[in-house]
Amino acid sequence: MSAYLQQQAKAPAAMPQAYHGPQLLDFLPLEPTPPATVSHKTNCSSCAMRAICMGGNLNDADRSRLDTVIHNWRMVRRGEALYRAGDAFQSIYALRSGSFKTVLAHQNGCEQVSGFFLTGETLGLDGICTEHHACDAIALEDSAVCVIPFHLLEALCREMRSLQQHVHRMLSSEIVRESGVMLLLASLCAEQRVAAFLLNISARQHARGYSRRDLALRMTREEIGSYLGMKLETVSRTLSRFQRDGLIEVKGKRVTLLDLEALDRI
Amino acid sequence: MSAYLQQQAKAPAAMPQAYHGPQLLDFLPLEPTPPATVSHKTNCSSCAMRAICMGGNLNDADRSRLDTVIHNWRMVRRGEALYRAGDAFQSIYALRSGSFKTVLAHQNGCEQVSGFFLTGETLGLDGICTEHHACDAIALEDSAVCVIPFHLLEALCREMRSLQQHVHRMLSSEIVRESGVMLLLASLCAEQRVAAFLLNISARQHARGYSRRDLALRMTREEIGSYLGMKLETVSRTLSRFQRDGLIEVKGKRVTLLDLEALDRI
DNA sequence: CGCTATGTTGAAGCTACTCAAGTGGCGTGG
DNA sequence: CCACGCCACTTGAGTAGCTTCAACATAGCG
Repeated sequence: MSAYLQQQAKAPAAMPQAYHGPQLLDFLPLEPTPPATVSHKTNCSSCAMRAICMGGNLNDADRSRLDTVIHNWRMVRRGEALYRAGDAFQSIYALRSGSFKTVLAHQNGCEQVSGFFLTGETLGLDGICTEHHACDAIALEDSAVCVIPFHLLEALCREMRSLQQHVHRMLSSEIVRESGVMLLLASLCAEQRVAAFLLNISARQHARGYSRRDLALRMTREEIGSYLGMKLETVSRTLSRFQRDGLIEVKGKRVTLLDLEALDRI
Repeated sequence: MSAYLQQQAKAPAAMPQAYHGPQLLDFLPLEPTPPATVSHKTNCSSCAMRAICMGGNLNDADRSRLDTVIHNWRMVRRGEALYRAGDAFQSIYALRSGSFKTVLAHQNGCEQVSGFFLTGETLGLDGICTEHHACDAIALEDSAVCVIPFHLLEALCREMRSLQQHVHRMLSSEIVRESGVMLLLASLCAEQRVAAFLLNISARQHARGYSRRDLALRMTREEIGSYLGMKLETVSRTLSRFQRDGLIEVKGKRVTLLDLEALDRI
C-alpha cells in the first residue's frame, strides 16, 4: 500500500503546484468559513492559498498576469452544487476555502463519489474534453471558489510557459492520482483502503500546515464508503477495529491517528 | 452501467481527437504487425491513424507543423517496456500499431494493470507532473510508437491554439476515462465489470472501423482480472456464464458478442 | 512431441454485504 | 430547559459473492 500512499502523501510537499483535482477529502480543521463580507473581486497575489494553488510555481510578475484572468469568486453553500453533470463547461474553479465532493451518476440512479477536494485544489478539469461537466461538484461545507474562465487561461498559457507547464502538471497529476485510486479499489482490502484514506487526508492536511494526527472529516461514512467502494457499515466497522487496536481514536467525524507507521503497514 | 458505457463508447465517435490515454484494451484484430523494414522517420500527414490520433482536429497545414516535432518512431517487441515507472519523462508516445498495457507496481510487489492502449491512443501522460513515469508501459504484441518530445509539443502548443486545445482535451478525457473505471471498480459487480469491458472494447474497435462483434483479446485473463479488480478465475467463470446464456461466444482470446443489448442491460 | 503458459471448472472458505436493531449528537419546539 | 425527532453512526447475525486452492484441459512454442 505504501506506494500508493507515498505518491499521494508526498506529492503535495514535493510539488504542491501540481497537486490538484478530486482527492480523498482533506479539509482544514477548525478553518473558519469565508468572511461573509467580501468583494466578489479577488486576486492570486494576495491569496493565502497561493503557495499550493494555481500560481504555485509562478513568480510575482507572472502571478499578476494570472490575476487578469481570475476575475471573481463564488460562494457555494453546504449541499449546493458548483456545477452538475451535463452543465456547459466554461471555467475551472480553484477552491479558496471549504471542501467539495464530486459525484458520478449512473444511468440506473446510483451515485458514486469520485473525489474529495480541499482548499487550494482545482475543480472542473473533467469538463475540458467534452465542453460539458462529467460529474456533480457538491460543497461539503460553505465554500468559496475562484472562477477561472478556461479560454482565458488557455490564451494566457500560450503566452506564459510557466503557467502552461503548471496547467499540464495539474492535469497530469490528476491522472496519476486517479490511477492511485484505481489501484486502491482494485487491489486493496477494506482495511487497507480505510487506512490509505486516513493517511492521505493526514498528508494533505499536513501539507497545508495543519496537524498530521487530528483529522476533522467533513464527509459522512456513506460518502467515504462510496468513494472507497464499500458500504458505510464496513467503513464504520473498520474504524472501530482500528480504534480497538489502538491505531486511531474515533469521535464521530473527529479522528486522531495514534500510530501512523502501523496504519501504513496495513 | 450504461452511463459508463455510453461515455466510453460514444467518446471516440463524438470526438475522436480527445479519445486517448490508458483504456480498456482494444486492439485491431488481424492487424498485421508493423512492416519490419521502415525508416525511423515518420510524419502525421501520411499516417493511417491521423483521424483518431494526435492530429485529429488539425487541418493539413497544422498537421505539417505537428510533423516538425514528431521526428521518429520506436519499435517495441511483445513483453518489452516502452518505459518503466521511475524513468525520466521526456516524451509522450502515440501508438502507431499494436497494443500496450500500463502497470502500476505496489511497494509490496503486487502489480495492477491500470490501462490498456490501442492504436491511435497516447501513452506517457502520467509522466508530465513529476518528470518521471508513474507506471510501466508493456507491449502486448509487437508495436510501434511515434515519439513526441513533450517540451517541443509544449512549445508548439503555445503557437497553435488548435493543438493546445487538443492536448488539453486529451489530458481531460484521460481524467474522465479513469473516473469511469473508478465507478466501475467501486460500484459494479463482477458480471457488470466484464460486460462493460467487452462493450468498451467493442466500441473502441468499432470506432476504428473494425467489427463491433468479433473481438480478438490481446491480453490474458489475469491481465483482464487485474484491470477489473477481480481474479482470473472469476473472469473465466463470468465469460463462461455469458456464453452459457447465449450472450457471447468464447474461443480463448477470440470473443464474439452475440447480444450487445443484453450485455448492456447487465 | 512434450513442456510451459494460459485457461476452465469444482469445492470450500472468507470477506464484505444485507438486514436489522440500537446508540448518540444536534437542532427544534414545547 | 428538556423532550422529541431526525440523521448519522455503530454493532450484530446471517448470507451472497468472490477468492482460494486444486485438478484438469488446451494452446503456443521450442
